[in-house]
Amino acid sequence: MRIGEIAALAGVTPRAVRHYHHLGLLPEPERRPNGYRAYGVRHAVELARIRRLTELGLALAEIRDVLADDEGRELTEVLVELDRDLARQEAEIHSRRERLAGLLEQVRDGGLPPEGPVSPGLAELLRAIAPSDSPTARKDRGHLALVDSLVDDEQRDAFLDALRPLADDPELAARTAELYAALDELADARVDDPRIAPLAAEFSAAVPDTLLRLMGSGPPADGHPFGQALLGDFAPAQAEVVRRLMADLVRRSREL
Amino acid sequence: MRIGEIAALAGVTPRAVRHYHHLGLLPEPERRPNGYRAYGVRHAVELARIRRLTELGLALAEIRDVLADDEGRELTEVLVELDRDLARQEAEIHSRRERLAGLLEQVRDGGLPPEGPVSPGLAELLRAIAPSDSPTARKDRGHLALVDSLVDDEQRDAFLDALRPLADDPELAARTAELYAALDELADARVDDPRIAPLAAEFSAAVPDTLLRLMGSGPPADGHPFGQALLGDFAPAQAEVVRRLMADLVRRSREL
DNA sequence: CCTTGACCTTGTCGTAGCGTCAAGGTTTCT
DNA sequence: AGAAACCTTGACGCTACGACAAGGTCAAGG
Repeated sequence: MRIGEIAALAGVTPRAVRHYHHLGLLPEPERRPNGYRAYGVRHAVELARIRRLTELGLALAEIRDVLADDEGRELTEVLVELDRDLARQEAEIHSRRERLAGLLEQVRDGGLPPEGPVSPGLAELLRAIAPSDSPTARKDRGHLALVDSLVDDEQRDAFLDALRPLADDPELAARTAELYAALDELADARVDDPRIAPLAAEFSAAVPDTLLRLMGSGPPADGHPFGQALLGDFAPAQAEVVRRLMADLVRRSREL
Repeated sequence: MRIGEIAALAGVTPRAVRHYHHLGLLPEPERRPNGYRAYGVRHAVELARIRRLTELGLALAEIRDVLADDEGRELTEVLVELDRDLARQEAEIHSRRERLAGLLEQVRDGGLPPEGPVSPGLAELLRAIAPSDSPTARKDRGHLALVDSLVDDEQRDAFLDALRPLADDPELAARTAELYAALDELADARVDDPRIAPLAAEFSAAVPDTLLRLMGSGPPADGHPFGQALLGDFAPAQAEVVRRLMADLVRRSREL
């Protein structure tokens, strides 16, 4: 048989057969005078066996080991390990699908937030803040999504619990929107603008103790690279508010 | 922030961040005078978003499209398609695991046949033939495994049903073993050996009509590449038996 | 006899998502 | 001043082949 024939017989492509030769999975057969590979039934039997193993999901290198190791115990061991691996993959895919289902539910509940896929609790929270079209609010929604995607489930729940009043209390949400708007207005202000100090104080007052307690290694300080970057993300006067806010949060968290 | 810092913050490696730059997923930030990339919080927010999407299982190219297409509907569509894809993968893995479970059961039932993973029915059949350590029997077990791995489930069941008597009737299995042994003895015989004709007839008689009916395009003839290869797999006198057997099977199948 | 079409040959590049060197420059700490 | 821990670009490696390219072979038909 020529390569196309044996490949069709075994249900693979000629390219795959050559690949198996290359990897040493299948011995190279004799050649005809014209250079064509001349396969016998033995090769077909071996090829079919290789295909059965690949269909189970074994990697070609593993198949090579199994075939070489003149088996018995080896194959069983590989199969057990393969099953563990497949079980893990299946579980992983399943959990991804569950998260996907949750996201698609969010879509029906009012559309995905533009921040992309986030936990259901945060989606709710973002919707509460979303009406505010302020640049600062948009920025802060990004920050919330960042935190959301960073922490583990337990921390996330605590985090969302701490912020739940924002989602549940329309009045509080409105207050927050006002704070964002006030910060917006500082976009072009100078760093000695008198509105800075009181706004920082109000922002700090809006951060509950529960949230402070969550920040394990303390709130971002402006010595930290992240704190620096955060300041760099704002206009000067706004950055001054943020700096004072951060300093106050650090102070408060030390007093806890 | 430097690349290592933002990477650690988002839970990825610096290499991955550079990779996202390369693909255009994440914009390249400004550089510090020394050439280091200088990241802001905006980048961290975007990076976290990318990571959330990759964790859902989206391909990076899809993520790029979603991010570029300034979204809304696009993302939802991609997620739906992704879910279909994941469902398919999950089903595939699941079916593989079921086959694996069947194989591991075979292992407990008496070990895997050296022919590798085969359908449960064939494993039983192979065990019935296995006691015969004859080279011909070994070869034929390979042929059986080849057929087993080739046909679809329906054909396979019919095939195994046709051969079930071999597995169930010890006397018949013993008869078959004798036939194999007789063929073994022709390994060094000449092509005019008088044992050839009767042996071919006996082999033909051992093939039930039910099996013949299964061979859609007729039993292998020696004009066919596979038939040729099959003959080449045997010693001359043995090949002569096989040739006569094939011819007789063709004749019988035409008479059906 | 020549062509056409369906085969075959070797060799190389591409895929996805980075990991892992290599070879060098920067910053920081001791 | 030297070591440790960063950073830079560039290039190869991994899986299991698919998809070329550029050519040789063979059987059938005009």
